[in-house]
Amino acid sequence: MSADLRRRAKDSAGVESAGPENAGTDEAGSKSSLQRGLAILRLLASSNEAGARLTDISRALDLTPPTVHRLLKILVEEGMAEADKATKRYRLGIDLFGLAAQAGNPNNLRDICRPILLRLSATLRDTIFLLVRSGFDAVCLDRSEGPFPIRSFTGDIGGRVTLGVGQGSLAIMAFLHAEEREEVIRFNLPRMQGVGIIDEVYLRTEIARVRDLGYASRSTGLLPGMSGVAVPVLDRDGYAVAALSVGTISERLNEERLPVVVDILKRESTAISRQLNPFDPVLRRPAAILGGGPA
Amino acid sequence: MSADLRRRAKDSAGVESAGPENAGTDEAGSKSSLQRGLAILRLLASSNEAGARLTDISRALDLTPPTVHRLLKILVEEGMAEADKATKRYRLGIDLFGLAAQAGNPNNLRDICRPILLRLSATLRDTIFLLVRSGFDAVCLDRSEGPFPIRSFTGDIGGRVTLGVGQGSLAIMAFLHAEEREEVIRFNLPRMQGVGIIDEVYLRTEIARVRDLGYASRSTGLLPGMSGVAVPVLDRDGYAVAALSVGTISERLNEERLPVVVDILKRESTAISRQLNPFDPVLRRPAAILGGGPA
DNA sequence: GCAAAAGCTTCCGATATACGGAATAGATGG
DNA sequence: CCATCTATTCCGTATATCGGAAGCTTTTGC
Repeated sequence: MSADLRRRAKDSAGVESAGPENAGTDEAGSKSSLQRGLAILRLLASSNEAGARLTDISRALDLTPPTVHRLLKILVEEGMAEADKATKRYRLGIDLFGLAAQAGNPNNLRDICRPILLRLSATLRDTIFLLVRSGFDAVCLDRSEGPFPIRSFTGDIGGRVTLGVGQGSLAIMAFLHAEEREEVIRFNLPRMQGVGIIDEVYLRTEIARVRDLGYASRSTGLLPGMSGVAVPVLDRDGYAVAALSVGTISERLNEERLPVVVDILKRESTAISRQLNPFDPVLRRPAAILGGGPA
Repeated sequence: MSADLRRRAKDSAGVESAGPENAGTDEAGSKSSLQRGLAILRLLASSNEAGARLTDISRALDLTPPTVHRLLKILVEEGMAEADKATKRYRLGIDLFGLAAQAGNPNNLRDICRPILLRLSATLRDTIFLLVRSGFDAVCLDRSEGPFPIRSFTGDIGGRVTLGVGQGSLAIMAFLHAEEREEVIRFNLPRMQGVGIIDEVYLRTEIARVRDLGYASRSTGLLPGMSGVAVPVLDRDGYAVAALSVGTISERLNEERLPVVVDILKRESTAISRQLNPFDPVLRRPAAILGGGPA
């Protein structure tokens, strides 16, 4: 901890006045040029498809045009941004795409799961999500649309959900290390206001239930009529590295069908775990098997 | 080690600065911290799944450990990198993933094409690639594996191929603006040494042929026994914005099956074009239709 | 068609910011 | 336990960054 924050002796009555509180997305304290450059990338990501102009960026991030110009030039040279000379607009560069193909992808989880997502969405006819934990959120690493014309709140690839909200999140949370789980609960409870789970007791009950059953399934409570089922993907120690989640309308997860779906999900989850850890070099056994006996 | 500090004494010649000679191309001398930060990200992307340690990065990029440490700290704070505290290794951060979901994705091409790739790979049982142009390369924007256990040289998502090498590339190249195509040919011919097309005449013949037929199909020449078929995805003016490509073994693209595959690809390509430009506000007609008459 | 405005780019001096050597703390391994 | 390698902190130096001002280009307005 320690106050490594350097004192800003500069505040001598300057008063920042006219403080147009930076409402919205940008964080004020960007100092280094690296941070500024990344801020530009984020801005480009959140700007619409046409891209952003230099002065747009300049205004949004509170940087002078020359600075933005120089940073953009670097970003373009490095392939992280693209300049459309015709419209004078900047977009994210395709090299980022190459980078991200590797990002957040331990064990090539995404590649491994891709065919499985395909298979699942075809079999179950619903949309399948692959979620991984990222800090106090779950991130959608991949998605495979099923024939059913529905959309889950879990949203787009790259999207984030507060850990604990939604079935996929719960499945991950239920299979974290105990201490980590406590940390997440502590941090996330305030963030869950009005999105389903409100009180701690209920959350803990849910988690225990999910742990017990090996899957999470409830009406999401977010979209009336929508439900989800999710199972964790476990590492060899039995802790969650990801979750497979199905989002669909509640009718399609009735008493009759639910166990079937859960069964299929568990089987696929186990298959993924096996691929993640083909063989445990120490224990000389394959990865933990979800609901598959003592092991 | 550390024969790298030789540049220190340069100042003896007086200031003389103000001469940023390196205009145009960038080479060894990464100067700005933004560039260094991005270099770290690229290094992390290319390092193996376990991640890279601080000193690895330091050595690889010829930066001092304190510098790398500081940059990594920023990258981690910004979510672009992740530190595995246990192993002291750094990996790409998952936020990059969120960024890239938007990157190089005009009109959400990727999202639009996703279900189509799925359908195609299921129907044709081969692997389908979605390629877009990026400078003088084609980049694999998405991929959908078919049941057949084959891999095309086009490789992974985010991977690059020289424009003109491979069927997908050719399909794009054949439907570029004429001047752009000339530029690409001029630039790429030297890069094609030993990867299939060697001489210009042959390349131009191929391009003309592809333009004429509306699809590209040849044995790749890169992997014996492998072939590919590709069709361009056209914008409303009839120029290529992408290509749909099938990679498979040559036996599966015989005289009998090829026309069927081409037909299916063209149909899907047209469907994509329609979605890209639902309706031309000026011409009052849908996007150009591949091989679909005078439009 | 011209004038005005807005946007983009270049230049350059001031200085804030990033760098790297040295020292410390921590990890690894014999 | 000491030796070695790695990660982290500190701090003086000077380098690379910033932003004002001005030139230049494109767009807007009339």
